[in-house]
Formats: sequence, C-alpha cells, structure tokens
Amino acid sequence: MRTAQKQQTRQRILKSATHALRTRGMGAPSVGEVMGDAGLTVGGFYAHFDSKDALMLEALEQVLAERRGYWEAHIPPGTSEERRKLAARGYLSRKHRDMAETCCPLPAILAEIPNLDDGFRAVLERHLQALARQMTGGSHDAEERRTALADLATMVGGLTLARALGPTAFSDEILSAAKSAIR
Amino acid sequence: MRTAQKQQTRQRILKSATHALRTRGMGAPSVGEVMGDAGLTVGGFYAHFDSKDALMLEALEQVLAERRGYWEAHIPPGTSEERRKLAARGYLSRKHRDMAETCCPLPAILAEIPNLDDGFRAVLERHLQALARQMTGGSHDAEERRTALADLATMVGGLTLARALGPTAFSDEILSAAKSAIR
DNA sequence: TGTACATCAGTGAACGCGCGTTCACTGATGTAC
DNA sequence: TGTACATCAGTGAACGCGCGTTCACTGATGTAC
Repeated sequence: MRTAQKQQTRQRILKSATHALRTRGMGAPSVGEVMGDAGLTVGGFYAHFDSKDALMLEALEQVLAERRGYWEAHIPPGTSEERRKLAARGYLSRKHRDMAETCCPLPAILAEIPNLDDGFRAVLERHLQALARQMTGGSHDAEERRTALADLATMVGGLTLARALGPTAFSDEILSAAKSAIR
Repeated sequence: MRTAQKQQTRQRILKSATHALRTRGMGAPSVGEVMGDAGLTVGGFYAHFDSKDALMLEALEQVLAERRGYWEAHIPPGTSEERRKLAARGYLSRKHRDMAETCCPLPAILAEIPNLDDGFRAVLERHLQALARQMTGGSHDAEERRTALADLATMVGGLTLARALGPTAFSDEILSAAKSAIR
C-alpha cells in the first residue's frame, strides 16, 4: 500500500523534529536540517506538512504526550508523595541533564511559547493540566495539587538552570538542592 | 566632548538590547530592531560593537548585574528566610509575570545558553554564583545554601511556566503553588 | 570674529547567506489489457 | 506473462525575504589661523 509507506516517512520526519525540539526548541531547527536527519531532502517536506509551524505544533503535541507516557510507565504505583519523589530523582539527575534522546522538552521550549502562535500555548496548557492530574494520581485534594505544581516548578527550574550551566560542579549542586526541596 | 556623546549612544543601544533580551532572549532580536528602538539605523552599529554576539554578551552581563542590584536594593535586611520569602513573593507575582521592563531575564535566556558560545555560559555562571551568595547573605552554612539554590530553581521554574501560559487562572495557580514552596 | 579645513558619529544602500516555501521533474511502483 | 500507461513520493534547483555585516558617503561639530 502506497499510503502506508508515506505515513511511515511522515512519522520519520516527526521523529526527527521531536529529537531536534527536545534540546533546541522549535525555532532553531530548520526544515532542511529536520528533513536531512530523516534521510530526505527539503523539497519533499510540503507533501507531508503545510508549514514548519504545522510540523512543530504536531512535534510538540507528540513529544509532550510521549513524555507523559514515559512518566506513567516508569513511576510505579505508590503514595503520590513517593511517586513525586521518585520522579524528581530521575528528572533532576545528571543523566537526565546530559541526555538528549528522551529528555523532557520543557526547558527547551517554554521560553519560546510567549512569542509563538496561540496554538502552541494551547497544546502546552492541555498537557500541563494533564500532567498535574497524573502527578496527583487524580486526587482532588487542593493541598496535593498545590504540592504537585510546586514540585513541577522546582523540577523544571532546576533542570533548566542545570542544562544552561552544563556538566559542572555548580550545576550538580543545583540539581541536588532542587531534589532536596521535593516534598 | 565627542566621545562622551558616543558613549551615551552606546549605552542607548545597550539599553535597547537589554530590553529586547528580557522577553525575547538573545537570538530573536535583530540588530536592525535593536538599533531602531534606540532611534538609530543599522549601519552605525559596528562603530559601537564588534558583532551581534559581542552586543548580546555585554547586554547579558548588564542585565544580570542590574537584576542583582535590584534584588539587593529592594529586599530589606532580615533573616535570610524572611528575605527569600519576600523576594519570592515579588518574583512569583502576576505583576512580575506580565511585566517586561525590569523583569528577570533568566526565563527568556536559559534555554539558549547551551547552544551559544562558552562566553555566555561563563557570564551566567558567575552571576548565578554571586546571586546564590546574595541569597544566603554571605553565610557559609551548607543547609542555607541548599535552600537558596532550591528556592532559585522553584522561582525560575514557576515564572518560566507561568510566562509560557500567559495570564490565565492555571498560570496564577502555578505562581501561587510555587510561592507556597519557598521555605 | 570669521573662514577653511579635519574629524567622525551616524546614514542608507549593498553584499552574501540561510531560511521557508514552490515547482517542474524523476523514477519506482501499481494497474489495465 | 508481457507491455503500456497512470500515479505519486521524493528530488533538487529556484524564489523572495530577512538576517548580520560592510562601506562609501553626509553633515554637524571642533580646531587652526
């Protein structure tokens, strides 16, 4: 079937885009570069997506969904406190700071959102809301929710600072300090 | 004196650059735009700076120094806990989230640093180290320092998330949750 | 005080380049007879 | 089974544009006599 092959190519382009997006955000990677990493040439791009923005919107959607799936799959059941602490230990690790493949995209993309089309903000809000629900295990307790959102802020801030500094002792110290603040 | 006038123009260009940098980072603002906002045309730029990178490096240095000065000037003496809580209240306020003029540049610039010349990372590290010292009031207590760095992560993460979401109820909720986590 | 000249901060047009996007074309694959 | 044709995913060159940077020029200001 012809269309199945094409869908597969489309997925390859999307994967290349999500890979670039995780560390370089949505503006910096060029269409040519994304296509090149997918083993294709620029010209074919518009047979799969309407525009670079359309690609990046879909890539953002996909990478955020993936990331929540990862969280759900790797954090075993337990009290929501246990789960948050376990998640933070991985999130604020040197390994996660230095990794590119499956890392959290939030540090790379958050700063760009205010300067992009509203669609990007909408995708982000939807996934952050869903993530907050995941972190509280669906609980409606206000205190639980407040703690989950605060932990999210600490994790994102800690990782963003640590990534900016690179693999240094000070960077390690920030990761470790942020970890100790997860309640 | 001719050179005094020129120095003044140079400062005007720098101010225009720091203004753009606070919300749009270092890559997005163009030389032409920065010069235009300073009431000048592009051509004159290279009489003041060697390159766009040189301008942005100096702008980053200036804006981080300014911000630390602001912190020092606006947070009255007290225990370091009181000072941190007071700083966080302002930092994680809706006003600061929606403001552009004198806001903290960290949410806008951190994600760009890993993809820029090492000079930018060096400037950042130096100012973050100095900021940490300011927050602990010069204390060498390990626990104090850990708390200060954790609070920094929570503040930066909370503001970055809230900025990305814009002025919404969810965004307000994140600010408020992050504030409650400052110890 | 007035005139001629030197200086130089800032102008504006031009450059080469990489970008997102378009489009005529290719060549492998599927279909009709 | 073999041949002729249609389809269409992907190619590669070209486009217009905005970017960082360069440079010949301008015109206001300071200096010399």
